[in-house]
Amino acid sequence: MGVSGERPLRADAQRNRDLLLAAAVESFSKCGLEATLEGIAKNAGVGIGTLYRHFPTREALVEAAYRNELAVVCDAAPELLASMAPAEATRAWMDRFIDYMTRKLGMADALRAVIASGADPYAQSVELLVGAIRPLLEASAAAGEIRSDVAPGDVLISLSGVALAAGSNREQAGRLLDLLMDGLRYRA
Amino acid sequence: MGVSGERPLRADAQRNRDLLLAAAVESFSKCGLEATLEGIAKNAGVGIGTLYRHFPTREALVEAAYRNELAVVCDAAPELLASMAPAEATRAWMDRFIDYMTRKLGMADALRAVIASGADPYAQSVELLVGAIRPLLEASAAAGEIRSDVAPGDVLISLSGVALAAGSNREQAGRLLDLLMDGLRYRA
DNA sequence: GGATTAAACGGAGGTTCCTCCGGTAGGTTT
DNA sequence: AAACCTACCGGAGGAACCTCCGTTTAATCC
Repeated sequence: MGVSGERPLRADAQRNRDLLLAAAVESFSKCGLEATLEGIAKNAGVGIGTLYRHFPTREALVEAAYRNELAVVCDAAPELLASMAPAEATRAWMDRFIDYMTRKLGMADALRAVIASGADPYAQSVELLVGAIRPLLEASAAAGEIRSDVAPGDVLISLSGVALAAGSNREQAGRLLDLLMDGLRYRA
Repeated sequence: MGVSGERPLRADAQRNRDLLLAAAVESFSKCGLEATLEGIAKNAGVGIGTLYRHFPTREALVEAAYRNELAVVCDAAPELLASMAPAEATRAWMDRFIDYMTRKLGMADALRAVIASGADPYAQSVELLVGAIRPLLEASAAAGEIRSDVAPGDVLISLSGVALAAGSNREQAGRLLDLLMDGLRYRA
């Protein structure tokens, strides 16, 4: 997952960055989100200062660590669209997203921070997600199943709100998603 | 603001509790939510251990500190209901709630924790809020303006989700509230 | 290939968090 | 009113956070 933007990182910086991400994924999946940053740095064999230089906040690290898996969720959108009615696909994708968010505890918190600070350079995930949501909404609107005046970004925020507010109560999250879909259907 | 439940606190415990709340309100409104707990304890003239015994988490302290103001928001519900159409009153109350949550930054975080852990003994605020929301929903449903199958608790969770997800972006929060109301109106 | 420079490294240290337990002071009973 | 006992108090201490800056090292230029 090399860096592509700007100027290439210095060799040692790139190496340490990769080591840190590997250690972070390892630690997060073993200890949950409360893995200590100092432990991650030690596992990666670098100093704590190096960790903070690459990932200024805990959220930035979590976001980067899970970006791969997030991409998987996003990739599911076109597949769902191809296999069922647009609004149905949209609802199904929301379920996947929430499942993902609740499984990766801590990701919800990370996303909130990331999404909240709009122009955050670390928020590549946001573009990824909006890119997945937009086609779902457009197809549903084109089919006349939902309205067309709701921005993908607002839907994303709503989804993160559902994930944050419902926590691990999956049933409640389901009801909130139904409510959200009904809001989208209103005056279609 | 004395304690009413269970067994009366011992005199010194009650005194310290009140001192802590006063110091907390003072600190939160001066320094924002990141006031240090140790500072609050010092201002109250008690040890940090005493603070943690009364309020095991930062959220519990924030929740207790703002419970009064929260009650004001809840009290507005009947007034709104008396002065406009039920659904309109509901929407207006949501605005007030969000205003409150965004003004008291940190309260949103607290509420999430409080709401999430349903049977939390510190969550008197939840009952307060549900008690404010239920009449709004019932009146709106009776008037045929919204559906009648949505639980007040789910609406409360949704509201906290909006507050959490939208952060200080008040315009976005407004759009999300509109979306929520439309979900409630769907198939009224 | 050696000198130069800008970038990255690493960890010491100051801060806050939260727990734990010996000491203490209300409340109660006789 | 004296003794008892339970609940409360307080702060020391260990863990984690995050910053700051002297040192090291990769890249570049002669």
